[in-house]
Amino acid sequence: MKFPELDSAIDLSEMEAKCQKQWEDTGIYNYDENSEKPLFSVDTPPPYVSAAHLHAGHAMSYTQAEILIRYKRMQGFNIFYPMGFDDNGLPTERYVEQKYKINKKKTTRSEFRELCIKETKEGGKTYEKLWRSLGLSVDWDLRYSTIDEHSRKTAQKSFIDLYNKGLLYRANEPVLWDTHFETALAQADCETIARKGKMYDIAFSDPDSNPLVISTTRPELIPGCVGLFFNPDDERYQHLKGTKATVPLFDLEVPILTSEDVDKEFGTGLMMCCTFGDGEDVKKWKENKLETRIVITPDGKMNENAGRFEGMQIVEARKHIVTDLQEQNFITGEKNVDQNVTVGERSEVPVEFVMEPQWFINLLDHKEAFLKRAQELNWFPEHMKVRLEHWVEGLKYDWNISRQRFYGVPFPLWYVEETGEVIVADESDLPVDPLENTPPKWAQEKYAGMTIVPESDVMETWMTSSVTPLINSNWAETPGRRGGKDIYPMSLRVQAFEIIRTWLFYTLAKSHFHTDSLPWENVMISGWGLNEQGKKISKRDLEKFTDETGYNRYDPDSLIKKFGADGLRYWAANSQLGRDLRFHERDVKDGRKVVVKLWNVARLAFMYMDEFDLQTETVPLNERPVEDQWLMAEMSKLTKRMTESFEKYDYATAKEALHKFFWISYCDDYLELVKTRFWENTAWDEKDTLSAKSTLFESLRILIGLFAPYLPHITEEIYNAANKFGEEYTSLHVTPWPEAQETNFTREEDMNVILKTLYAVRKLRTERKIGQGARLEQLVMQVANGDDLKATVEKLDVSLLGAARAESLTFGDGAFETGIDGLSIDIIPSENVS
RNA sequence: GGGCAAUUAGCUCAGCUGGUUAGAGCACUACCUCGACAAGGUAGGGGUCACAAGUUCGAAUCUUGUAUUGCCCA
Repeated sequence: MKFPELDSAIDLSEMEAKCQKQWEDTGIYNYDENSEKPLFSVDTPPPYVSAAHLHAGHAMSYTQAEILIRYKRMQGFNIFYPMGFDDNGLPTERYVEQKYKINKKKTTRSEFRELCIKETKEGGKTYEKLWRSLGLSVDWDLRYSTIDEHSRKTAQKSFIDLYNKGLLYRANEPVLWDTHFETALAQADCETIARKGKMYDIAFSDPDSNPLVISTTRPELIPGCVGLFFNPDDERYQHLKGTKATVPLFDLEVPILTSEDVDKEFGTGLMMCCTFGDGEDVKKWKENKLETRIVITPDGKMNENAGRFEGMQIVEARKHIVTDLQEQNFITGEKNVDQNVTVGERSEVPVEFVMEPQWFINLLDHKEAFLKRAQELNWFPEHMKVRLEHWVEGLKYDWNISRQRFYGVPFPLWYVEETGEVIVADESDLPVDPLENTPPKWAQEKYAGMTIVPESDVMETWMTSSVTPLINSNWAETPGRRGGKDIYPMSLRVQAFEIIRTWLFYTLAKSHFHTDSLPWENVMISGWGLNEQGKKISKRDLEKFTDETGYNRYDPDSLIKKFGADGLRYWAANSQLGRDLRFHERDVKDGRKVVVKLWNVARLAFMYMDEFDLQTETVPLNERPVEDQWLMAEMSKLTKRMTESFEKYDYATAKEALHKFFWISYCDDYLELVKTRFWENTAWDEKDTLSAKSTLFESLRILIGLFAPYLPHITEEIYNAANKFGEEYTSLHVTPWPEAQETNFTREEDMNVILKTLYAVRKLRTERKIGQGARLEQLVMQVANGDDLKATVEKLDVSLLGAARAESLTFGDGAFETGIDGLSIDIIPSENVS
């Protein structure tokens, strides 16, 4: 086999593009339905495509998962690796509204939806291009988008299945509401933020006109007050039980009741209940069947129940009400407080409660089952499990899936106006849009003459995202899709930790309901990419730091152009599973350094191997010099360690071990030691040279195999340049993962003498300003400790001469300690060098 | 206020089933263009492992407490 001479300069962009084209042309990443291999299927996050917002943090987490997938592919698994795009829901709508300066109230639903679809198609292209250039081994044939026909069908089938199983209900209940986007929210769509607020003490009055002071941060809700509460154990207020209080300014009479939930220590121990200030109000309202006096409209204004404050924005009304209360001396105190406010995740506006008929999925009755599912799932890292457990334990509301938006998957529903009956679409008709499609025939016949009204709300986006494993496994049985029931439950879910309460939880719940199983066997949770200040890299970083040439250090495209995809991937593997990683551009540079080094290692190896006949010239391992046997033993140990780490999804520890071996043991030690075997006039003989060729051949082949998951491009390039090492595979990436050989290497002591001598010689060279490459006249060894060591040195003389690059080895006085007990050395340079 | 995680060199991170002198890269210093590699090599300086107590022959590692940071939930 003839090895070519490699160029010292390598154009990484060109090389990477070439590899990507090769992978595409040969289809090595395609899922094979007819394969006999065991299956490994992956459910990765479909990113929002509503705006190009992918940054180094995304590149990091997707790469971490993909490194693992490459490992699994080499382990002989038939890989099912689709890519989805989420082009559904609020972010898209908001983006389109802003981009086209559209008021959704002044456009039609279908026009608006067209724009959304147009934008998401554009975004999808950009993303696909990026993922390809990063070298993600996705089967692009399996792509899906959350608004495509198959996904809509799956989401609607999910709805119908839940409906048929009695897990859905429609209720006119107070729901979490975003007054900015004018839509209902689920608990998971909310966030709490800390802010400074004012707490007011406001005097109500009891039947005898004595003041009853309550404390509240929301005086504007007073017109919506429907009751006062005190703790049943509170001695101070026992006499008020069952009487009525008068609300200031509005002269309303409200009942005074008790509740265990009232904290006696808080304020005066009296609390008002309004419809609705928060979840607690909702609870008391329900339990005590209180009146309903809504004061806030869906767009965040006061309504007619607020009297002269009608039409004011909430914050404005608060000011005016406070002023009025003050003027009439109803305010007995006020203080600044730190408050935690629940806001819409996207609007950042405090959530209100609004009563509209909405569809709910019953979650609260299934908490125990969800917790059990959480236990059944294998978590990597393990400690992420408690995040889900705590979320499930803290659930307060059923899952409201109705959204009053334009763009999303429609409910497959119509209502009979006269009777209130619900008409559910036939499964065979899915996907349907009730605004455009007619109800099933049977319904038209049954309700002939009555008014049939379509449901105009859409389902919230998680309703679709939560069935990605079912989309992938074609649960809805869409004809022509690849991937079927056999890939379900999927092998692995990959995602970041902040969507455990949403994507992970909802998917778990859906699979529990639909298939009475887990959606996947394992879940791998990644951390965030942080900017230099330690904050999550944001869209703002992406916008703010772009220079005049269009370069932005957080932008994956920019980074790939500057450092190569392999360089960026190598950086991504820096962070341990589940941990955040602080981004510094200079660290990405490190990745490129490894790529270049690997290339140069190949150059060196090719040069020395030159012509090598694998069949006739390979020297059996046990007949090779100790260095070669040591190297192969070390490689086996490394392979074993890496395999063990990968089996725990620990790509980072595997990389650490590989990196250390490569740089120190392989390059600094072995390659330096082996060089002299290819030089003229050394003590090595021809068999030693063939041993070196054999070892270079075997070790380089293993090395690029071990690097392949991290650096798919450069390793493929070397594999191809080496004529695939005589193998018959289409690509390095479909070759088997290197297998750790059982070695019986016992000459660690001998090898230690060689290495310690090498290190000592280097130090002496530096100390005496002798170039590391310069030939030495003599290597002088002083053995102070017995005959055994001397015998070892004599036995290893050829190796030691090679290590020192010296002409001869003598025993004499050497003052420089090697670190081996009793062995010290000196070096004598050639005359023409010193 | 509760939960989870983190705190190791100037910076980014390893090491954590307790065991030589705590490692790597970047940055810094000196030397080297030598027959893979200057997008480099060799050598070197730099650490009270957040703090305190405890367990132990021995603690970065185990226990408890404190402080700080991040995330989640009240």
